[in-house]
Amino acid sequence: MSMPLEPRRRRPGRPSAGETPVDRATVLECAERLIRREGPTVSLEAIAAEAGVTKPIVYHHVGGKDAVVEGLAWRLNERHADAARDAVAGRRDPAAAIRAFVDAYLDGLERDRNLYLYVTGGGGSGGDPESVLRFADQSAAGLAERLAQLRGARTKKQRAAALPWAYGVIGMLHFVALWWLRTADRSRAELAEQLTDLLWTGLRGNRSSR
Amino acid sequence: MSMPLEPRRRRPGRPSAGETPVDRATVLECAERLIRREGPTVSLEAIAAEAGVTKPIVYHHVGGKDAVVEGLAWRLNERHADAARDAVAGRRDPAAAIRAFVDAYLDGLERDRNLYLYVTGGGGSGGDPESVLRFADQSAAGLAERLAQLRGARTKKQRAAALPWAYGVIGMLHFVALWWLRTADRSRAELAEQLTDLLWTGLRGNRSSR
DNA sequence: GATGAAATATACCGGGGGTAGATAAATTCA
DNA sequence: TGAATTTATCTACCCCCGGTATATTTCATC
Repeated sequence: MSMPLEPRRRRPGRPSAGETPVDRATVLECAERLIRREGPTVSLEAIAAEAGVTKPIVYHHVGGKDAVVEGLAWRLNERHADAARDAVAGRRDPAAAIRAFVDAYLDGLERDRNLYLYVTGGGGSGGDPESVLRFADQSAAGLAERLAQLRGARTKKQRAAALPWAYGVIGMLHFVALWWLRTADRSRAELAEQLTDLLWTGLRGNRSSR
Repeated sequence: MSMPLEPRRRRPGRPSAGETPVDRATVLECAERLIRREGPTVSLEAIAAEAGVTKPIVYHHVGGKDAVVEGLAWRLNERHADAARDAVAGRRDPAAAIRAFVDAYLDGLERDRNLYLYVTGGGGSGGDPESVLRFADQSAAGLAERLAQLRGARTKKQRAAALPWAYGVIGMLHFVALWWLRTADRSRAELAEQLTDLLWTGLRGNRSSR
């Protein structure tokens, strides 16, 4: 959680000795700050302005809107993955671990709401359904790994299921998240409990057989 | 599955006695046909042209891009819901019912691929994350009902979980669908099997307790 | 100082959704 | 019969956004 960098300079020309020119990190930092403040529908031009710079610079350093979305998604995923890891760490009971994971997810969602919407929405426009999927890609492989070991997958057949499961879990959390952000009809703890129940016991619930 | 109506007329002026003017259903029919043929990124203008008409007409009869998406989503959902109901009908074993449901979903996805992408992607642009959620809204309530009875939810607390579960299931299927459309690395039957496993037994799998 | 390199700005293009205002045909009525 | 009205549509435009070609400014070097 670094202090957002102030825009450095708006003046063309080669930078003098002490100056640091605008770079990719600066642009993304400013983009994030603006999205937090203004919401998920900000334009590339607005992001550029926030960085004290114009559009082609954003294009030059980061590489177009998709790249901005992907860059921010990456940072966001890193943070959330860290938080999730910390939350889950050391829990022996798998159900408790899942619950902690879900809770960490919802916590991150509340903290980074606008950013999350920007990143999953492909930046408010231009969205193939591909953009949200690219967001999922960044965490799917890692999650699949965890799921496989949680489930104790040994056979090749079992392990092959892990990847679609990971996308499934991500999609489930994502949709519930969007719905919850809109309705806000229950507490985070309640929702986490309900999701954990579904994730852990499935639709079968606590029935014994089959 | 009606025969797509041919474009009626491109001429302004009040229609003569026998003529039927362009209406909402015609526009949506042509939109669907075009999307099937050209893919999910078609523009409103292209849709209008397919209907032998211009943009303001689409706006007049249907009401803007969001309304087109919503209208098509509605039709698609109806068809898929019917198919799912038929597939599930009469199955006693809940796991088999879920499997049939998942399989019907994947079948519909393959049949209506472009349309599905258009509708869930908010039409290739302009998308809040809200648009995909509005698509989910159309089936969430009904699905929640089924899930509640499948799980045998009695208490108020249990029933309160049904709605987020429904969104969760929809989101799970949706994400897996997008991923599967892209990778296409396994058969539909395999994927249905894997998804059914996750949905029915959850991450717990077949462990006995907790 | 001239030259070149680095960093950025200006100004434009194309496309998409949305909309105001003009237009054309058929019915209705003096 | 011919004007007014109603109905259905088209033409032309606006604005915003992402993307890009080109000009410009500043510093370092020779």
